[in-house]
Amino acid sequence: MRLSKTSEYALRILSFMINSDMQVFSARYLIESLDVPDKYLRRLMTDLSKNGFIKSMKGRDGGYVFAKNANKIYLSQVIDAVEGMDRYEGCILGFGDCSDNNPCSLHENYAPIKEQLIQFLSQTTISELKSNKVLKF
Amino acid sequence: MRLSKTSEYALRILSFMINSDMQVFSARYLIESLDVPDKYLRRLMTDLSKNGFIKSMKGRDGGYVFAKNANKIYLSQVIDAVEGMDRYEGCILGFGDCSDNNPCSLHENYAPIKEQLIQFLSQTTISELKSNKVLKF
DNA sequence: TTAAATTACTATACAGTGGTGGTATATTAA
DNA sequence: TTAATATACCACCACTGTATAGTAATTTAA
Repeated sequence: MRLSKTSEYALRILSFMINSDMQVFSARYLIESLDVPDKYLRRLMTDLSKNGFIKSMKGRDGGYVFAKNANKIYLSQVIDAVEGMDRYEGCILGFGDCSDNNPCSLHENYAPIKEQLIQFLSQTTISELKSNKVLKF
Repeated sequence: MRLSKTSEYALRILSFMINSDMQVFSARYLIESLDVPDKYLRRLMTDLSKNGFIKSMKGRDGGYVFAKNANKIYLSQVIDAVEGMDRYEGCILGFGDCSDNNPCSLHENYAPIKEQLIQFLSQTTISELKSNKVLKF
C-alpha cells in the first residue's frame, strides 16, 4: 500500500523538519532539499498551516515553523488533513456496512491487519520519525 | 487501505461465483446480483478471462465460468492483473530505494505490517472466500 | 435461415489527484 | 519609502481510474 502523493509529501516535509536543527524553513529551502514540486509544496504548506500543524510567517525572513510540539502531531492527523483517513479505515472491498457481524468475504482475514495499520498511523507522532539512521525524507 | 474499484469488483465477482451453486454466469446475471456498472463489468470480465481466471462463452446461453480451480487463484494474482500489486509492495512513502538497509522514516514500523498484508493477499485463494457466514460480495 | 441472446471492441465522457503559471499580499532591511 | 524576499490565492492543465454508449461478432433455439 502506498499513501497519496500529497500525504507522502506532507510526511516527508514534516519528517525533514523534525530531523533538522533549523527552526524556520522557507518554501525555497524545502523545495531544494526535498523532491517536491514548487507550487505544489507551497499549496500544501498553506494547507498544513490551516490545519494547525505548522505556522507560516510572511515577508522577508519568513517561512514555516511547527505550530505545536511534533510529539503532538500524529501521522493519522496529517494524512486525514490532506487526503482523509477514510480509505485506510474502511472495508478493503469498499462495503459501507462491513463489520464483524456483517463481514465481507475478506473481512475476517483482513481486519487484524487493518487494525495494526490504524494503530501504527494513529499512535506514531512526527517526533518519533527523528532518527540518525534515516537518510531519506 | 482500500483496493481500487476495479480490484474490488474483480474480487467481488469471483467471490460471488465461488459462493454460488451455478456453473455459468451471464454478465446480465452478475450485474443484477452485484453492484457493478454494466459496461464496466463486461470489460472487466473480458480482462479476467484474458488473464486466465475465467473462460467466456459467446452466444446464446453463453456466459462465464472459472477457467481453473478457484483454489489455484490467489487474491494477489487477481489484483496484479487488474491494477498491479506494485502499490501494495512498495515503500509507503513511495521511495524506490527504500529497504531495511536504506529505510525511509516510516520503514521500520511499517515493514512488518506490509509483510502481513502481502502474505495475506498472496496466500489466500478465491476458494477460501467460500463461506456461509458471508452475505456480501 | 432467422431471430434472440450473448460476449467483444472502440471511442468517449467524467472526476479526482497531481502539477503549473500568474498575480496579489505581507514583511523587513536599507 | 522603497526594493527585496516571502507566503497566499486563483485559475488552469494533464493524467489516470471509473463509467457510459454504440456497434460488431458469435452462438443457438426455433
